Amino acid sequence: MIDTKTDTKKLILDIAEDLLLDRGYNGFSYKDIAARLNIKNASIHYHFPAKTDLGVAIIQRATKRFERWAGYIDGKDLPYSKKLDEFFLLFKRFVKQNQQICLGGALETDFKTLPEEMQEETRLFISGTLSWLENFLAQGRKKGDFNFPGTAKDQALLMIACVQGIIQIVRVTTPSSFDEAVKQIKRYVCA
Amino acid sequence: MIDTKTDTKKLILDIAEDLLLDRGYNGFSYKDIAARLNIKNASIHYHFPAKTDLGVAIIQRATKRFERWAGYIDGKDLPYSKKLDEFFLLFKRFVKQNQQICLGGALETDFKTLPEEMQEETRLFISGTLSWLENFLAQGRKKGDFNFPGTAKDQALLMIACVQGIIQIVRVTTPSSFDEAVKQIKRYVCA
DNA sequence: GACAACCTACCTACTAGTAGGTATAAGCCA
DNA sequence: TGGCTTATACCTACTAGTAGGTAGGTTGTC
Repeated sequence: MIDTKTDTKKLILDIAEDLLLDRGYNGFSYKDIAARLNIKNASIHYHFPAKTDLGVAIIQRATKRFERWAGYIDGKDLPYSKKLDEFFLLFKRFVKQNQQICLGGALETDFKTLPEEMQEETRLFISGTLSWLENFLAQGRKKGDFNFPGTAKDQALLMIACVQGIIQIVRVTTPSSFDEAVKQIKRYVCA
Repeated sequence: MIDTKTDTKKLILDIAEDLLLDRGYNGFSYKDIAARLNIKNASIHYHFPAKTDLGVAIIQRATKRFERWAGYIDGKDLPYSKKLDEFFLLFKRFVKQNQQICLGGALETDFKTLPEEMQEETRLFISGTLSWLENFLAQGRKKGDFNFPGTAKDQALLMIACVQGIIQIVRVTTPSSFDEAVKQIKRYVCA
């Protein structure tokens, strides 16, 4: 009954994503994944012929996951400030999860060393997140739940940059830095 | 007259820092440095026996450089808003310079793969920058040039996170994103 | 002649990736 | 129902290339 193929493939993807957010794309190898799964190096190549294939799969899965989340949040009947909290929670989860960083930050840092296909998927992932946030902020302001100057696009850029940055800084300060930075930005944006 | 030793050593440091901000700590090797300098791999080891030594030297130099810059800015007779512009310019220089990222961001992303000595130097570098900015913001507010809610520490965290994050995001959007995010944060902090 | 600053020539460990073999289980069919 | 085929999911054993690093020799200058 259990689809073994899909099972291992999903496990590889899970572990690779974990390693990517922990150590960066150049900071892990097929050997690391194989060791955690108790299978051999070469078996990973059966599921993902090249590391590029694995990298692309990770980003594509994350993109779909975010789209699902965004659809769910958009459809929920909640004040925008609460929805924004849900957005921040998405990132706080990384901090709690062994002080990982977010996918965007990891990929952008390694960007120049990434194969072309991964660079393109990274662009799609980021532009998707950014345009959702821009729309979300514009709607929240229209409804009167948010209050910020300038364009929603500029505000979206600022906020993504902030959470992405603080999630990294946490590694050299303390997890509470995340809450402090988020608290500060909410002072500005929430009406 | 020219101190050849110091000269090559400085060049190695310059190139290594450039590569670090471009590709991350795990994204370059002694071979890359040697190739750019037209010397052999092993010669780098003469100046920096281990890659860790090189990494530590890069961070220590950057720390001193920032301290010099901070001292210079602190002593200057300028409105705080202008001094803040100088601070942002420090980061904009990275964007202009082939879309590099800042040292803190590069090191934090690779943090878990770094040797202990480099982790410690990274902590010192970040805490130095953070505490300078906190002090700077507190003084600017006292003088009436800045106007922000909450503690100067929270505001400093937010601002560092923002510039560090946006400098990375620029790689997958466009350099103008940097100006937009900075413009937005200045709307909040400048009185 | 001592020392700085390089060199050649090597080492071990690891990288991504390939070739080809094997156990197992499901699909098919006379 | 037993036997054959095929595909899946692994395996062992290898490749070429790169990583960081070392030993010891050469050259040039004070």
